[in-house]
Amino acid sequence: MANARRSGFRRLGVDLTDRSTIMQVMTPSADTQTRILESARELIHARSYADVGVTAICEHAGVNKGSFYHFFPSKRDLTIAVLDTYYLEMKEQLLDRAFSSDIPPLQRLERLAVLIYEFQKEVADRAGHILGCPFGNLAVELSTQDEPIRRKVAEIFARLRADIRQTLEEAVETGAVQGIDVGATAEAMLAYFEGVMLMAKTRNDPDVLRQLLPALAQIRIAHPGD
Amino acid sequence: MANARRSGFRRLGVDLTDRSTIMQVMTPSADTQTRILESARELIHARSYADVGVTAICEHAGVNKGSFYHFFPSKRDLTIAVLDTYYLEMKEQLLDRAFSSDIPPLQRLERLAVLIYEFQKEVADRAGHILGCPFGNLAVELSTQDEPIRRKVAEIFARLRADIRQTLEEAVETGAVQGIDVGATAEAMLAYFEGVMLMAKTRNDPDVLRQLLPALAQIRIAHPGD
DNA sequence: TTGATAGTTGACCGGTCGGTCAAGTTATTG
DNA sequence: CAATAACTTGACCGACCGGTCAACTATCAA
Repeated sequence: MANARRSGFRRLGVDLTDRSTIMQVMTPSADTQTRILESARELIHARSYADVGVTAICEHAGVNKGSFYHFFPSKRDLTIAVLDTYYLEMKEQLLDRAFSSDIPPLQRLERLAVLIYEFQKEVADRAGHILGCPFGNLAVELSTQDEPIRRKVAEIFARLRADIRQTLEEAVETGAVQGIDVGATAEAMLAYFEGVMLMAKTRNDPDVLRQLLPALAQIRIAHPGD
Repeated sequence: MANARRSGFRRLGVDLTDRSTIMQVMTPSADTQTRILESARELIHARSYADVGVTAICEHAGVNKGSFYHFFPSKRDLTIAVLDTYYLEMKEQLLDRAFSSDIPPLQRLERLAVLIYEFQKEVADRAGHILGCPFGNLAVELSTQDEPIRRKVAEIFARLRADIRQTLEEAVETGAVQGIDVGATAEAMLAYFEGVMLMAKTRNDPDVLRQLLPALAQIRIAHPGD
């Protein structure tokens, strides 16, 4: 997104002369931009890329179509920006919480499983449907059609894999596991996670997550030299 | 598909009076119907449900739009029929081959992994892209939008799970594994399979399959009483 | 041969798609 | 204050969407 724009204030229905309520980050335009982003985030996750038109995104954001194309050159570019916001949220809400060093590495993976379950359950209660993983959803729908979006998801998957891998490396250091290919195991765990989300979405049943997600921490791929 | 139609012959550029070339199954209309089905199968797997229009399916099948709606009440119904043909092909080409009893149960799962790799690799070479699992693709794209299609995929997944489960039960009987929840383990294996396909599609790299699929046979979910 | 049925044809429908644009308003800068 | 840049507005574009339809042809049984 490269948020080069700054300066300016943002009204939130409060007295602008009260300096304490000033939020420096968002200009009025960034506000519109943000509303478009959040609208798209919500709608695309709940439905699909193809099913959500630019018009619908604008209506839901309370913005005119012209404004949309003032901030985003295309629906594709918007989607790539949306993917970044998805990752940011996942990082803050799930990864950082699960992977803090207060418990042993493998237990952190189990905690991640619990957090994901709770998160998906909550979203499902709101949306009336299990929505699955926003990355996996877009990857499946668009990988064969839109190369930049495919690459973006692949990039995010690589980051997630790196996070899991680091946790696995700690597990190896502490002796909790041995003889595993940490890279391949991290990838396998990510794949398993995506598959479980897919199954839960298809069955539209959060219990699938409760039943299957804990096994995430038990997946192992042996070191090539074995 | 409930092929209630019969009778009539089919010309293949051969003399109709030659009784030996008669194919009783396909009427001229069933031929059109089949062409539509195969066209849709190909295009939807290679692209996506939303990206492939009825017009494109008809053009690729060499059929007029009116004929399409003579045989299928809607694009959705066509897709549900397509899902059945996908399953049939998977059953014949992969499941039946992998699960024959000439080798121990767990080895059959490993053989399935190899067959899937080879199949996907071949499709990818033709299409220029890893296309992933046709069931997973449609489930992810449409589960929140189209309930009948979601149910159809869920039904097929249930069949696949039952096939895997049966193999696992044999493995339990022969003592190759013990203390596992066969139902949950079968579901987990299916989920892992779907996840691996998703990753391979996203990375557009068949090596992902070679690296991750073999671990399918090692997934275990412990029996609830443990 | 006749009447019915099955299948085919392609023009046509209203609606939506992603995207454009010229004109207008608002905010910022010097 | 004037000039300029940032942003907003909504009408508009051609293309395509899933689906309909009335007219036509081929096939079939009696």
